[in-house]
Amino acid sequence: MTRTTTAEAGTELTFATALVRMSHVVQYVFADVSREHGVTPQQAQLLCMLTGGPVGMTELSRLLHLEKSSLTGLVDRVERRGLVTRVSHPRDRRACQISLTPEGTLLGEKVHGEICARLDVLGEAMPEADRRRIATALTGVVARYAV
Amino acid sequence: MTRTTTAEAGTELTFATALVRMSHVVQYVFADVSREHGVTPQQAQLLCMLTGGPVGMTELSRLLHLEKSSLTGLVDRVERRGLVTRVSHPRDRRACQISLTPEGTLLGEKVHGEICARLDVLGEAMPEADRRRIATALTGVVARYAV
DNA sequence: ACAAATTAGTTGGCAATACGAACCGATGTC
DNA sequence: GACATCGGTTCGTATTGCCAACTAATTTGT
Repeated sequence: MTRTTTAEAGTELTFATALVRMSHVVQYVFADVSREHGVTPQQAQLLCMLTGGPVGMTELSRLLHLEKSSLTGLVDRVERRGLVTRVSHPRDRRACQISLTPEGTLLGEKVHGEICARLDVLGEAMPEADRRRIATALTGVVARYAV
Repeated sequence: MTRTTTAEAGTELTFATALVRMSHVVQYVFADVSREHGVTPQQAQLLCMLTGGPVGMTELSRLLHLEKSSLTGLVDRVERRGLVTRVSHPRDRRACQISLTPEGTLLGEKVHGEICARLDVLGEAMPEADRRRIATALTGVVARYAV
């Protein structure tokens, strides 16, 4: 039993509160892992987002919920570290695709793996079936948001 | 190969991935609500953290996972907006307690209520029992992190 | 075909966030 | 009373993120 943090922690949490707390934990894990690998959480997130293949700036800004101008800076910094490159689009001379360098690919995979591993550890206490149920339910919640 | 990217949301997610996605949703909700009330997410979080009564800087930095130096600036900005005040500790002349002003209390409650409301809406699709089960399970996960 | 509207991405200016190191005063402790 | 410790602040720096304005390329309308 954990009656850890501030006051009465063993208490049952509201649905919303549980989500918020959970979100914090995820953020902390993300921050920890990123830092250990010498990048910021945002940069790590960008790398993870590119593991499926090159993506254009506009699409990326949609995926990351960022203004395009914010994204330009983020990509600049990550490119400066040699983790991604801007590849000019063959058919549209305005556009560019952000692509992982070998180094970026490696780092992205490492970070992604590490984050998943640590989150999975947190779920290890509960039986596989419960974990599955949570995943399913949360998937539904997420889908409901992404209207 | 990831078949995740753009559209098809019906896919089943990993436990870890579901947590990460969920975390993003929470962040977006937090950002939206905060912005609508004219504060940043960090400032809103600070207000929420104080609803239980005044808290000292060191304790706050622990609760928010922030360096004390970062916290000084955050409190400065929120104090400048008249939402909190630094109350000097009666028995320790070094310390100060951060306390909500009436205005800050009001805003904190509003933001907190709004955020919970929107998150609850996302859970409305599933039956009450499921929601409860998720809350319980996540509470466990969170507790497991807060070693 | 060519002007007008749209799209892709960048630039510049600004406020906020966050860290680390160095620092001051007050509060212990020996 | 000297010394370590604790509570906060200050300073310098990098990053994040928004908005408005901009350039260049593409598409649309006629």
